[in-house]
Amino acid sequence: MERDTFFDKVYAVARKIPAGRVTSYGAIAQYLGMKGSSRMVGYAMNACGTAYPPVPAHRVVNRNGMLSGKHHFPTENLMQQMLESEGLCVEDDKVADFRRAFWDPSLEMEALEE
DNA sequence: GAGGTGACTGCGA
DNA sequence: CTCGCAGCCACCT
Repeated sequence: MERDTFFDKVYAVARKIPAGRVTSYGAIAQYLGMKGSSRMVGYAMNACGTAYPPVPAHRVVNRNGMLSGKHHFPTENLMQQMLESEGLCVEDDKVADFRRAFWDPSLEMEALEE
């Protein structure tokens, strides 16, 4: 159910992440104006299973591009599997070319024009 | 009403 | 260079 909670805001942004791209918790937090509270983004992702439609949490990684949340998936290899399915390269539990595949919400949102 | 938690980040040594 | 600590704020019990 859509609540006006911070969670849904994170979900909204996470769902906007295009396939083959990844973003960081801090990027979403910053987009929401909570750069200092990147934890909340991760915390929101923790409840992604309670949100509907489901959120592509596998596209959200930490600042280093490491699959920090892979441990929270049904299966640890699932997150990597998903990213690879998106056309990304994952090595050592982190996104290769993360810098290239990085997707900044505040940046792309601006490109989408308001 | 109050306390605890948490899938992060940045800075200091 | 790597390791450790403190801050942050909303949701849940």
